Amino acid sequence: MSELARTHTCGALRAADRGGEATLLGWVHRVRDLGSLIFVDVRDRFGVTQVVARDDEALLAQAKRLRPEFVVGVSGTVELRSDETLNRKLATGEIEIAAREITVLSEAKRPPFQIADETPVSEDIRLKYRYLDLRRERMQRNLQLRHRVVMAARRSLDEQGFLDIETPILAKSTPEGARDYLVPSRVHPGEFFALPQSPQIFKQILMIAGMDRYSQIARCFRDEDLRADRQAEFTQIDLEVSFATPDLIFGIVERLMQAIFAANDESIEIPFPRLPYAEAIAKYGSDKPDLRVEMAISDVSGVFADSRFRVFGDTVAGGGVVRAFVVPGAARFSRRQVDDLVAEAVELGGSGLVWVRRAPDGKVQSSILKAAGPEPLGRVLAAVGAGADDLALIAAGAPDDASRLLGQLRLRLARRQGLIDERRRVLTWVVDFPMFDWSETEGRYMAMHHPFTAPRDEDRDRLDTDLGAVLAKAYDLVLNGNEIGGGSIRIHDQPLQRRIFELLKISDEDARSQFGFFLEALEYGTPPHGGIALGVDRIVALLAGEASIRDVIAFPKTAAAADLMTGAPSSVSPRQLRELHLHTNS
RNA sequence: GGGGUCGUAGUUCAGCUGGUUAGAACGCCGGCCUGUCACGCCGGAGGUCGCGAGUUCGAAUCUCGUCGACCCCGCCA
Repeated sequence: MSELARTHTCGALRAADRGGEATLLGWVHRVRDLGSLIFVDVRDRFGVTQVVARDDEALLAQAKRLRPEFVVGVSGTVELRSDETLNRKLATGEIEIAAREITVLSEAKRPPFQIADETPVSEDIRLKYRYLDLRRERMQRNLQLRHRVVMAARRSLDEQGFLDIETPILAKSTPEGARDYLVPSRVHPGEFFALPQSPQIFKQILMIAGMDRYSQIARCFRDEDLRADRQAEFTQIDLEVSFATPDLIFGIVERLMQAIFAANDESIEIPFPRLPYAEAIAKYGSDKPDLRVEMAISDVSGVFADSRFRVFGDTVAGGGVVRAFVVPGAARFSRRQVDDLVAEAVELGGSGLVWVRRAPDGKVQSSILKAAGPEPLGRVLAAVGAGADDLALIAAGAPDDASRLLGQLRLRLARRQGLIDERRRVLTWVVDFPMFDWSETEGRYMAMHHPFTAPRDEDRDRLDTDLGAVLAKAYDLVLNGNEIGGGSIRIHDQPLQRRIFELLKISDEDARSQFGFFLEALEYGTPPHGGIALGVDRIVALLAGEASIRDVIAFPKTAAAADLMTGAPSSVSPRQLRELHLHTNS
C-alpha cells in the first residue's frame, strides 16, 4: 500500500474530470450502507468526495468494514452523477468515484465526538482531543483563514519595505507591565530568563541598528489571568518604523489591514477615523468603543446644576458630572426590566442609575420624579434627544466613572436589544492617550502604554507641572469594540527617557540594571521611531466570527493556563530541579 | 484574589418541591435495503449521575468541601 499515490485531493474533482482515473487518500467522513450499494464520503483538508462501491462482492465487503475516521485510499473512475443524484451542497457534488479498490491505511477507534457533525462539544473534551477537534470543518476553516491572514500580512509588510527579523524568546525580565514567565538558567545559578511580553526593546534597538523597518509575527507571553480574548501566549504582528510619525504608522497599518481583510474576501475603507481618547471615554465610556452602536453619552450636568434633586446638584457642585444616553425603543420596558437595569448598574460598581421616559399619555415618568420634579426631567429628555418610545438612563459621579458605567450599560443593552449589526466592521484609531495613569496600589504614576512612549510635543512642559494632563503619541486600533492593536512613537533621546523613568519612580539604580544597555544604546545616534503591535489571534477571531481566540489557535490553553492535551504544566524530575538550582514547596 | 454558570450514557441534553427500574436525540453494535448524501427501517448494548463528606428512612435532586471547564471583575505597561 505504500505505492498508493494520491492523484487528487478530496476537494479537487469536477465534472470536467469525468471518465478519468483517480486515487484519493483521506479519512472516512460518513458511510451510507444501502446493502449492495455503499456510499463512502472521503474527507481531507480540501473537501469531501463521494465514493461509491457496488457490483463487486469483495469490494462491498471491504466497504462494509469502514468506520468513521478510518484512513483509506480509494482508486476508481470519476463518474458524472445524474441530475437527480448530484449534490449541490458539495463542491465535488457533480461527480463521484466508482471504487475499484479500497485500501484501509489506518483503522480508528470510535472518536469521543463526531467529526462529521458541527454539534457543539464541551470545550474540555475538544481540547483534550485537539487533533480530532481540528479535523472538524469549523477549525479547518479557522486555521486556513489564519494562514491566509498571516500570509497577507507578511506580503503587505514586505511590499512596504519591512525586514522580518526574529528576536529572542529567552530574554530579560524587566519591571513594569505584566507578570513575566520565567525560565531558570542552569549555568547561572539563581538567575532567570524571562519570556518576552513583547519584543519592545529589541525592536527599538533594531531601529538604532539602522534596520529602518522591522516586522515579525511574534509570540508574546504574559503570566496574567486569562479571558476569552487573552491567552498566556499569543501572537502579534509586531512592527517598528524609523523616522516615523503617527500618520506614517497609520498609513502603513491601514494598508496592512486592507490586505488582511482582503484575505477574508472583505474590503474596508481607509483611512480609519481617529477618535481622541478623552472623547471616546466621554461619549462611549470606553477606550475601545464599539462604534457599530449609536447611543452616545452626552453631558446633562447643566440641567441639574441648580436642581432641587440634591444628589445630582451636589455632584455637579463638587466638580462631578451628570451624563445620560438614550436606549431607543426602551420606553416600553416593564417596571421590572427598568428596576433590573438599576440593579445591574449597582452590580457594575455604579452608585446608582436614574431613568426617565414618557408614559403613553406624554407625562414624564422617572425614578426621581418626586425628588426632581417633571420639569428638569423633561429638559433632560429633550437634551439627549429621547423620543416618545425611548428611555433615557442617567448616571452621576466623577466624569470618567459616570461615562464608564453608562458605557457598559450601553454595550449590554445594545447586545440584548439586538442593535448590533454583526456583519458590520467599524475600525477606528483611538489617539491622544494619557501618558500616565495614577496607581492607587503603587502610590505613583504608571505608564499607561509603556515607559518608552513619547509625550506629545505640546505637552512636554506639563511633565514638570501636571503629569496627569500629559498626553502621549500613543494610539490603539479598535475594531467593533475590540482592541486589536496598540503602539506609539517612542522616545529617542536619552535625557527624556531618563526623565520618564524618574517620573515613573524607577530609581537610577533600577533603570541602570534593568535598562542600562538600552539607555546606552540611545546615546549612539537613535533615529526617531515608532511602531505598533496587532493582535493576530483577536483579528482572526473577529474575521472568523468566533467569540474566543481559542478557536483560532491550534493548541490553546484553558482559562487556568493549562494544556489539556499534553497535560502541561507538569512536575519535573528532582534531577532537573537540581540542575536548575531550584527548590519547590510541593 | 473575588463573583457567577455548568458538570447525568461516547456526545448534546431532560430529569419538578428528595421517593422504588435515571430518560431522549445523535453516535455505537447487529440485521434488512441498488442512488444515498444528516439515507431509511427493525433490533440491541451502553450510566461510579465529576469526586468526597454531611442531612435524611431514602440523595442525580438538599448542604458543605473539592476538582475541572467556561464567563465576568481585579489583573493584563
